Amino acid sequence: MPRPKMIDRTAILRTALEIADDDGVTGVSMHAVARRLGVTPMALYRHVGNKADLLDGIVERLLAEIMQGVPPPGETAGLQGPEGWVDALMAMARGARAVARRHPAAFALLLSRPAATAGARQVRAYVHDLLRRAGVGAEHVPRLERILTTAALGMAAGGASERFAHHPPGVLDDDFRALATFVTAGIEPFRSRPAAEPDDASDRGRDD
Amino acid sequence: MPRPKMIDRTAILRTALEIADDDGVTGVSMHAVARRLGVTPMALYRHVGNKADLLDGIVERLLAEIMQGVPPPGETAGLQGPEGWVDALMAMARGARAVARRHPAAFALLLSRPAATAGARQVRAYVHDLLRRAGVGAEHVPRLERILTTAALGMAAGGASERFAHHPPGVLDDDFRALATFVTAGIEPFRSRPAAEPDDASDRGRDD
DNA sequence: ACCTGAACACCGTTCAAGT
DNA sequence: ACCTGAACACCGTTCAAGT
Repeated sequence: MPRPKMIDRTAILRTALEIADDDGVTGVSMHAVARRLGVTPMALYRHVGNKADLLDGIVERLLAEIMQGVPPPGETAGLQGPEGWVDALMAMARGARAVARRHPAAFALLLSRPAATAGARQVRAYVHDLLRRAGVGAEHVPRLERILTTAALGMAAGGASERFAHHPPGVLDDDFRALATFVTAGIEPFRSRPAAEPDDASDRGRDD
Repeated sequence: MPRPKMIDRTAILRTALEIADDDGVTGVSMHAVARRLGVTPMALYRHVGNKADLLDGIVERLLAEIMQGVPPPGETAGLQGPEGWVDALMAMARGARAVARRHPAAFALLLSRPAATAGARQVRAYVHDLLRRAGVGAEHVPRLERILTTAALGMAAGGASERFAHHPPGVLDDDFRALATFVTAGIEPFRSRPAAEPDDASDRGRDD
């Protein structure tokens, strides 16, 4: 009869993230994860493929945490006003900052890894959609997406490491106001038309 | 009598960068670098401290390559017009892209590492200076610096990995035009005064 | 001053074997 | 199906020793 399952992918990724939080990304190893789970290193390979896959799994978890408070693609909430796309973008930036605070070490993975995972593609498609709704010409959408997301991630990473300790939570909202101002003004030259109406914006297809 | 010196810091860092180019950042190890230099791993420790120092050394080399074609702080060349700061910023972005092309694997280190090295502080001070000259209020300078440099690095990293292979070199200038447009427009709300005159802008002190 | 050699506790991944 | 055990080629870093 088949053995009872001792571990699964979710437990492995959760443990890997814990180790990153405790000991830094360099502490994340197959041996170390297995040790915490009370299991042999080789037991992991049935669930994660290899170490690269393990790190990609951590990235997926972080992306999911970031997108938690962001309005889903179809929702009108936060997207209805002509400038609703800025709100959605700022929700992502806030999510990124919150995750950077919770997992300052692991957060670096978001900037270092190519992010060709399913979750990363999903986030990219989401931002593409936002920019299209904002009236950005299709030929500029991928470029602006890269500029915006990298800038937001970079600011979240920076804000979490420095200065953060000696500031009350509310004060750091300045960063977001600045980012919102910058993005709103910076994107203006690329808007070939005013923001799309909520009604005709919901029937756009997938991209990538 | 003292032994003849077989290796020095420069040779070690050059070799480490070569390995990163050939085998990726994960291939960079004390053992591997020593092997290429025909020397014992422990011979490196007289010159680099430890592995973190080795990676920081690679970052320093990349930063130096990026800043190569950028007008030095005191120079009026590229800074004289009222919008000269954009030219300087774009020169940095171009330098970043060139380095990302030459060292696509090692380039990731620039985004992943905290960059508290001397060279990184120097680059930061340089951009701070540019923004001040552009008339940005002092309270917004560090924030905007983080947004700008992270965005430029992110775009350089992205542009080097994807799409690059199947585009003639000239076409990618679109990316820079877009970044220049975005930055110029985005920064506008933060400019409390028109750009400083070249003459009274040269006598500002260090920061940090 | 600069490098070697042996050593230690780790690491990613394999293979064959157990239940 | 799921995990173990032994094994391999690696890794970062130490210490004492050679020239």
